[in-house]
Amino acid sequence: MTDSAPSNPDTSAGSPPRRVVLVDGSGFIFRAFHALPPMTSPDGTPVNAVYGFCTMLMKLREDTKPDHMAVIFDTKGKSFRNDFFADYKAHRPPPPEELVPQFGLIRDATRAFNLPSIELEGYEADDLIATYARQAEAQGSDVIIVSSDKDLMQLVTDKVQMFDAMKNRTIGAAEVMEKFGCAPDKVIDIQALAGDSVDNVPGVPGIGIKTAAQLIDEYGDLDSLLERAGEIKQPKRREKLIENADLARISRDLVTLKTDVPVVEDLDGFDLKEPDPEVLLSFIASHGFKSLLSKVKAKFGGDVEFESPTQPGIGVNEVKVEKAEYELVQDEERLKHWVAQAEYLGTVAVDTETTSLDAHQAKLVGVSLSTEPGNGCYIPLGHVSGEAQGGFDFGDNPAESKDTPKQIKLERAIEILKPLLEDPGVLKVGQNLKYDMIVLARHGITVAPMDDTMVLSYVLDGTSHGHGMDELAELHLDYKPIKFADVCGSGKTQITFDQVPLDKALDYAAEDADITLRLHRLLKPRIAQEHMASVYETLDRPLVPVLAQMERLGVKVDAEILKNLSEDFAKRMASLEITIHEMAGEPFNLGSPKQLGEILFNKMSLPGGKKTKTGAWQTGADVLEGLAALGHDLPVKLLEWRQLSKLKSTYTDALANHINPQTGRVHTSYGQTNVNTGRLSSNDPNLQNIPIRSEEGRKIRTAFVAEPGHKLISADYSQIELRLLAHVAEIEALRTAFKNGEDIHAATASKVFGVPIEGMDPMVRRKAKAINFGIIYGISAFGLANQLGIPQKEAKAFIEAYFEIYPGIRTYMDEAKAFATKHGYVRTLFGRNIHISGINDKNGMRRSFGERAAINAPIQGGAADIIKRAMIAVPDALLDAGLKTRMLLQVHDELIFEAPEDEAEKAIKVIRDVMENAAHLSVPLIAEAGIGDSWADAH
DNA sequence: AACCTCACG
DNA sequence: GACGTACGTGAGGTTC
Repeated sequence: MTDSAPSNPDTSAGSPPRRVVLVDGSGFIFRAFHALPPMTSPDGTPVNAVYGFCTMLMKLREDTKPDHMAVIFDTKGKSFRNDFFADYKAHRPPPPEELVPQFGLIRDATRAFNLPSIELEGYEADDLIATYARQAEAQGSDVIIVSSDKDLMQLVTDKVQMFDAMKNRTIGAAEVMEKFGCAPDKVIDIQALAGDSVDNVPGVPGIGIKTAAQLIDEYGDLDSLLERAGEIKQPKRREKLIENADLARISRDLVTLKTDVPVVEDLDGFDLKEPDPEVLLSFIASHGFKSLLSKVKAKFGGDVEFESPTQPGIGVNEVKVEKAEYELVQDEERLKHWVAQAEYLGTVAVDTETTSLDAHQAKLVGVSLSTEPGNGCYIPLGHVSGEAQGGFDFGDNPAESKDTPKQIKLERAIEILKPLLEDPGVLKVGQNLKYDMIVLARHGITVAPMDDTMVLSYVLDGTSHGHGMDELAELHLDYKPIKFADVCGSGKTQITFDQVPLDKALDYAAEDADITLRLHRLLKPRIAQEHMASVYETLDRPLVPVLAQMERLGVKVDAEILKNLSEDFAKRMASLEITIHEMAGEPFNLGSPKQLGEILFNKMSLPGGKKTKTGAWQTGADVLEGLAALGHDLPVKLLEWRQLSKLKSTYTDALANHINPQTGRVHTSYGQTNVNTGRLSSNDPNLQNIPIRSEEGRKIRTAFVAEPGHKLISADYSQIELRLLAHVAEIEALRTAFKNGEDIHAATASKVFGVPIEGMDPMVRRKAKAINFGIIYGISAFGLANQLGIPQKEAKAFIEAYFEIYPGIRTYMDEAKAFATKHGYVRTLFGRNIHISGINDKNGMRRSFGERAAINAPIQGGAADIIKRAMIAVPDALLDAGLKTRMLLQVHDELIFEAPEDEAEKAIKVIRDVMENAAHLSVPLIAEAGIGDSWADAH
């Protein structure tokens, strides 16, 4: 043995498994459900298939002695087969009601056994199994596919066999012959001809398995058969085959399993691990599988008692039980009972019902609590009378009507709830709890400690799916909650929650708390299991109260300044409009790209018109600038008009409408779970895109002001992304430049273009700056050329030169791409996983997108992590320093504060110190700060 | 609701 | 050889 070539499995680093067991989880659950008598868990959930699954897994581990094992599932929804054959599996009836909740439970069971639970959107379990089976086979392993599905029989070889776990029967070539009358490698052709009514595979009419086998036996394979169909003696059969040749080919495509699915999980990761007895036992106990309990104890140890169904089980996934368990709380005594219960158990789900999505103006209407899955209560506090409900009763004050439903006085309920919600010994769980925290803060309650199921879901799953409660409930609990619209209606007839009758309000509100608690039990254990504890516990969870506080404070915006700007913009727009109409020779809507395109490229026949993929003329700023450079005046004026129009509608006018009349301030809402890379987003209004780049736009910032006697402080990280790049990509030359405090763009320019920093042409520096940014975005020659307005060839040369100067960049990029390709995600310095979609797409363009995203994500995401660390630490540091300075806004690399005038300088010292020490990299972090009366001045 | 355009980091 | 790209967002206006 002289080398360890990969072709020799025995000497390569991780030797391949001898036996790989792939369990068709989706196939099993259907068969087990029909084969086993009904069973229910203590809370009434049907669990017979789950029980069958657990016993099967126990038995398989014993009997097959696998080295590697995984359970593979179908995903909901369509697969790629529907792309070319819409009717595929279209006639399947929906699964029986008792089976539905078991889909989620069986995945939980898989995890409880510490086995990989594998599924991939757009692919069926069969394709994943095919892919893994062929991979394992290629490594020389024996494969056992646990399934009796005939669709998998095409995979059988001398290394791959199937096992029917219900009948305890092995399926090899002989059994395939029995079923299809042919060898496994001909199964596809047989199925293509015979079709399959269950899966809605058409096949050739009039040909069944028998005939198909006979034909394939005679002609060898499907293609030869279809080619030589004319030779068939029986006229009917001959005709059918010629007529339906295409149908046969489509059928073949449908039944052929995909063996090159871009799987995310590696076969190596399927190596069999022992389950954690605690986890497994609590799962089994909570579902009432008594007979299994002792077997599991005997095999794996552990001592969870059966009589502990309320133990916060891991992967516990109860579904909805009786609504009767939801309680309407209308007197203090019952409320105190619920508070005592929550205090005793130490965890409580909390949800508030209000009259508005705007937490700063919403009226508190009620609070719901849940202490254990299946229970819940609703405490109405601000519901109005039945008379007012849906009526036209504008005259009376409904709150004082005689018919006001019985409810605890708001102030009294707050008094009773406050100690619970502030008790450091009781965990409060919420879905988007930031909203409730703001509402409750207005009633003097500071909720802590807390967990947020929305944030948990985001940390675990990124933006691969949404994190709204309805979506999470459907995904994890297989349950569709009552919709808000079902209770309050929608559109014009929508009512506010205070008008909802109490019985309906109870069903809806208590259910929300109940579901939140269930989701928490499901998601929280995954944080540790999936190694996200640091990201969740040190970054995203502690950020929630920080954001809530920032949103509560808001920022003062001077309506008068906005109004004056708006009027100024309006006048100039009107005059531009006249000029442009004259130039065009006819009036048109300047805001309509469609009409503008007509004027420019049809009527005036200006050159260089390009169309978008929907066939519309492109009239973006870059196009208009191009035309302007050719000496055309209309585009110049139109660009001016567009700028003013944007500023007026989006900023002066819309922003003014967001000023809260009570506070005179604007309260944005930060999205903590919207951005793939871990950044925050800002909405209603978006305060992260207030103009600054243009002189006109910058004026908007003069309207963001401090209270009298106060100053605004703006502190921003200098070049944080490039510094992070220098650190993670270990680029020595870049590190040195940062350590020496050089102007990084000038330093780059000097190295790339070989010119001295002294007296550098600003254009040269600009080019280097564009390259520096381009690198962070996953540079391409096309993109850089576009950005700089230079030939692509020149851009390419720059990039080459850059790679020469900063070796390490290329390695970083290659490694980021390779990691993303292998895992489907990349990771930041702080352990946040960022899912990269499209990285394994067969479409080259989508794949390139993924590759650029893979390069950018660790940088952008790492910077986001760092400023989050700073944001968590700064408020405490200010308090510790005895300062009244408050953090108001975050704009990705910038933090805005409002400070009493006389402490502003002191505050800057504290802020900069915290920001610069938020992470310790191999390059210094620098935060620069400014003070001013407005945001424009502070920057 | 989709599309275009444009504001920010 | 053509495709059509810089990374990440949110929002307003027009059009269908």
